[in-house]
Amino acid sequence: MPELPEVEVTRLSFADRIAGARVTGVRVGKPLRWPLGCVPASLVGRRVRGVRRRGKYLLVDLDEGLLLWHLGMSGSLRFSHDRTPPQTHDHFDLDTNQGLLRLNDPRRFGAVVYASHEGSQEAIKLLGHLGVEPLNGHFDLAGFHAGLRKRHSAVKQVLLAGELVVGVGNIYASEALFLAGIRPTVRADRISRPRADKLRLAIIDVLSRAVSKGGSTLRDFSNAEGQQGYFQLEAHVYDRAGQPCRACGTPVRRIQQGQRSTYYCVTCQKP
DNA sequence: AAAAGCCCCTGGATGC
DNA sequence: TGCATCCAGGGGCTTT
Repeated sequence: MPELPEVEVTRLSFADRIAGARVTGVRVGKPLRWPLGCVPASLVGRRVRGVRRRGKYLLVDLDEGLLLWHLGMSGSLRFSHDRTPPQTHDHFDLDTNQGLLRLNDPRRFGAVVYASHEGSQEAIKLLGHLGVEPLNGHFDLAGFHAGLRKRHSAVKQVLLAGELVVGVGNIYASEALFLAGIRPTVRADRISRPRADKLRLAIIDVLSRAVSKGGSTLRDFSNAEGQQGYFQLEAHVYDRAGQPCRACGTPVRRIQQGQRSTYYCVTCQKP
């Protein structure tokens, strides 16, 4: 589910409300992708300084250490004063004097991991290989094009890998490549500098607009206040196989790339 | 060393 | 109604 826009929308929906809170309890449910990495009770009494985002991770800074949250494919957070008993897929609670932060994740590909500091081994393992942030002004053409030229695989796969630029998942990779007019199967190292810049700008554009629309709710995404997103209504190609391209009318094509679906328009997107 | 494949897990939609 | 199959927003690890 959650790509950069959904993670950022989630962050924005509770960061201010949890800042300054004191941890009063931690509940660990069924196992997630990785173990928490600390004794849950050892977090009690710590103060939440704030919430940042790195790629698709949320970083909950504590006065000592931090928690790395990942929503996997099906995760969502809720932050509220409602302390009803955990439901079937509620697998992690961080209770505070300002509200309860609860992770719901049916598929359990998500995780909450404790790191003693950002440079710690646990943090480096998860964050160390991540590429540049696309929305903070540091996503420049020179670095992006140089990175593309080093990769021999399909450009869509390179975007998904997140080592050049973070946050672009399966929806927004297809959408950005459509906006840039680039066929997803094109080898990354064959992309000219002008086309790389088109793609860079398309990524920034599509991710920014998705954040402003509250993300995409395909099945069950909602932010920490329970609100859905609406960007899926503006998708040009994603999940639109067989339907007419919004630009030219050609039926949208669906292919498989690395066991994931890719959608594109054969007319609008050039090899 | 890079690239491709394989899993982790649950549930909803579809087909017989 | 029941059961099998396919598909889903991610990404680390193993195999080529």
